[in-house]
Amino acid sequence: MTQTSSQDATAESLTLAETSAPSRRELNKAATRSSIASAALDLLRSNGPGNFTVEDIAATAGVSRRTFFNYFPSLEAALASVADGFMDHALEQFRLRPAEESILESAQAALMALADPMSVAPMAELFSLTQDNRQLARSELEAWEHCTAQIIDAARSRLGEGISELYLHALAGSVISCGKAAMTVWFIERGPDLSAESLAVLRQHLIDAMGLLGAGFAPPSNAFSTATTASPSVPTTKDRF
Amino acid sequence: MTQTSSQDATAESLTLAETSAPSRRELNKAATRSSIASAALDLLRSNGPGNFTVEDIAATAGVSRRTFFNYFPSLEAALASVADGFMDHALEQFRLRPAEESILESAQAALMALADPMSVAPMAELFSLTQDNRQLARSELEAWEHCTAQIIDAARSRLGEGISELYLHALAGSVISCGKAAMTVWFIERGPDLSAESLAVLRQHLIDAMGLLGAGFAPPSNAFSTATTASPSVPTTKDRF
DNA sequence: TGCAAGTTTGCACTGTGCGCAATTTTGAGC
DNA sequence: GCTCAAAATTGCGCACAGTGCAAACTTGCA
Repeated sequence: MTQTSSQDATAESLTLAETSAPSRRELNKAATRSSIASAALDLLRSNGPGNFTVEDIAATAGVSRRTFFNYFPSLEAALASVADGFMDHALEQFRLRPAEESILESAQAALMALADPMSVAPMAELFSLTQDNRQLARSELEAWEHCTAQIIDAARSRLGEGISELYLHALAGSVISCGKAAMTVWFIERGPDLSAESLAVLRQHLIDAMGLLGAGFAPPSNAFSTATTASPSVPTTKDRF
Repeated sequence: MTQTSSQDATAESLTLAETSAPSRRELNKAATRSSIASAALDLLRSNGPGNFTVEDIAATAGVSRRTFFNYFPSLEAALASVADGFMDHALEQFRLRPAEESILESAQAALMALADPMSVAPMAELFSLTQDNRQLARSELEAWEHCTAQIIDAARSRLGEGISELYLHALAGSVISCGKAAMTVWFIERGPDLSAESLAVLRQHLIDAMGLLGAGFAPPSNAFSTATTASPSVPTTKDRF
């Protein structure tokens, strides 16, 4: 969330410095960072949540405890970097969508672009492993929140500065909530099943959730349909923007 | 959020809440609990976030450090109990709404019922004091999340068991997001201003946010009456200014 | 090659969270 | 009133989180 070093294309540095400045030092740092993160994920897998310490992670990654804290402010942050990767990927997809498309459609497309095993697997794994742990679940919430903030920025620049902040916040928050809902329900239904069939379900949930949002959650009666066919795209009430 | 057995610290609502077991012991526990929570809030006020310890809270509340941990699992949890009180209050209002009303209307009404100084003041204060603190912000997120779960339950029992889980999760999440957005924007605009005029702004934001949600976030600059006949909910008064 | 800047590490210290057992308080029955 | 068991509080110890600091080490550039 905070310490995702890679995508901080904020104020001062140019975008091209980002793309073509893989100095030796930077590469080493990135490697260390990712080795710490994957060590944390390994331990989460093998030991389960709450059953390993920062010292364990550091040892597994081959660095000192102190170095761990140079990279991540907490154990949870190291794991959250996995979720951050997923979210950043989604944001990237979102920003690539054509500007004339509606926010909801862009969000739908961006989320669906991630419904492949390569992208969703680590996220789903985190999801399953953090279900019953307070600290870890909090980090996950923070990652979603961070993503919401990014969407607000992206939507603001797309819709123009004159747009109401309330509109931006409410829209971005709702989009993220629906994405989260789709993943949550998918996980409840399928568990950590990453088969193509299961991912199709996730994909459909994402479509449906955005559809519900675009329709203002209007007819609860419609929501009974598990009809996976009846959601071609974000509904019609808003395709004028 | 977890341990909200007797959610209200302030004096008045004990009468109707504690009908079942007002034993002496329970009352004492509740008193201790609330004295710890308010000690925490006092210290947050006077010292600022991150500048006091559990030991300080315990001392202020007149109990031992260990006793603090008997009541709250962490410093943040003690502060979060304030937010929990607010949320629980909102949930209570929500459940009191007539069953035939739409979820959005009920949510709007419930949130608006809390837009009075008595209810919103502690929440707003927390909001302002936790803005720049990781741990505390996380607790706040968790409180919202907990409230979402409650809404899901309430909505499920209102709409019937047959309703799709995706619908429930997406709806509840979006409602909470919009409430959160309204408060966030309000706070950005007005800071911790609790005047009647300021609260009217908050109230209007809550109305507007639910209106946007009910209208599927139709293009903002559009007057847009009657998106669909199926969405009679929440009068779309977003053209008020 | 040498040096300045950047990175890793050990050390020390404060604080968290919780298990455990001793101690005190409480409330109900006698 | 008194007694006693249940419940609450407390002190203590322990493992672990996080952070400042300075010493050691590595990297890149002149």
